[in-house]
Amino acid sequence: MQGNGGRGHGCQRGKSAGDTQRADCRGQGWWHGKFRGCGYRLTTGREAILDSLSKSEGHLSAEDIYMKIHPKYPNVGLTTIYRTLDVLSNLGMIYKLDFGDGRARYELAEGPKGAHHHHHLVCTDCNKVVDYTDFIDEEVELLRETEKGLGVKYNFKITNHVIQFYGLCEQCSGKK
Amino acid sequence: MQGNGGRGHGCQRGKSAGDTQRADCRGQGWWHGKFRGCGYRLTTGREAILDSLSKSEGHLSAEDIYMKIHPKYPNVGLTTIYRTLDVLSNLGMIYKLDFGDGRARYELAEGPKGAHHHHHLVCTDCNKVVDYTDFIDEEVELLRETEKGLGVKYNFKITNHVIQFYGLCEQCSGKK
DNA sequence: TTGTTAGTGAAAACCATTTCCATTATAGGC
DNA sequence: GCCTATAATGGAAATGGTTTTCACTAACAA
Repeated sequence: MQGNGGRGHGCQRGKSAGDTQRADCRGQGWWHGKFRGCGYRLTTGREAILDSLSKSEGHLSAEDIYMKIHPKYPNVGLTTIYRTLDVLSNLGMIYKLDFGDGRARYELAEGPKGAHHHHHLVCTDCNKVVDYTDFIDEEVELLRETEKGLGVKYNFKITNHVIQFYGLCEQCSGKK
Repeated sequence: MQGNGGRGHGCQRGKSAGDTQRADCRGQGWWHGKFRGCGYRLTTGREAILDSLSKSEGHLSAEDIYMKIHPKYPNVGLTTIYRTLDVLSNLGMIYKLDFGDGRARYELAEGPKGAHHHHHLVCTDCNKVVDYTDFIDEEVELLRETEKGLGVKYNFKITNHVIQFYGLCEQCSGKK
């Protein structure tokens, strides 16, 4: 499977005996609470991955993450990265992005400092990605209305949307 | 590569001696002219593929097309289908779509009767796709403005966009 | 500290798509 | 209507991102 965006959120995870729902995070990382609250264990690998995502400009592929992590955590394998990214995506903590280059990319849904809503502008030649926030308010407004309208008309429970522009960046356009 | 949408259009094809640019189509099919005008040969396979696309509800994957075509044209291989879809997409005759299920899908850009602009609403559970035209005018208007604004600000030559909604359809939402 | 079981890594499997290459068939020129 | 250059083809093999398998390891509630 290679979906766009996170599909559904929340704790669909079986919780063990004591209900640890309340986020009584003990402060090791801002995500600790959310994680534990859903019955997931907090492991070295998971922390490393979350950490690398929060410390970079976003749009990392699984392999990018592997590369960033490997020197310090040589025994976190690619498999674990894929699995963790899937979990994080289901929890709504990261977004899974598809820029059409045949590999999924991921970005934090909201950093410690809170969300920073943006969409993407992708160069189809060199795959450069620009995060833009221009027109975002209008976009979000229209999306919200459309979402509502479509939801009612087609009986869909809409959870997600993608809006993306493709084209040639200055360099690639010049190359011709 | 697994891109979204057609990337760039037009005849980037070397033309043979006589410039057959003018679409002096002799009527075998509405696409004949466009095809030949760009220096491409019109083959059985290509016609079969175009035909199957124009005769179905859209959103066909390469394999779907293979299945539809195979009984009548058993010697058109999957490879040819992929290659043809790529050509058609470059010519702007079809759109390459990605609904996040790990395989590309294709639809005619405009039928013989002309374009029928729509966007897509995708069920993330059963992969059903609804073509909607509601709010299309507002969407297109906003997209045009954004496209212009972004193009200028970031020096991008924008050629394409994707706007898509994801969610659960009535049935899948009921399943819980 | 211990037991339960979620999580892990390496290797193999998967699978849509692409590449290779020898063969075939389209269409412009005659 | 035939000839010829070469675009197009198809089967098999390769590719490459992602997933599955399975035996082993470690997180954490008690």
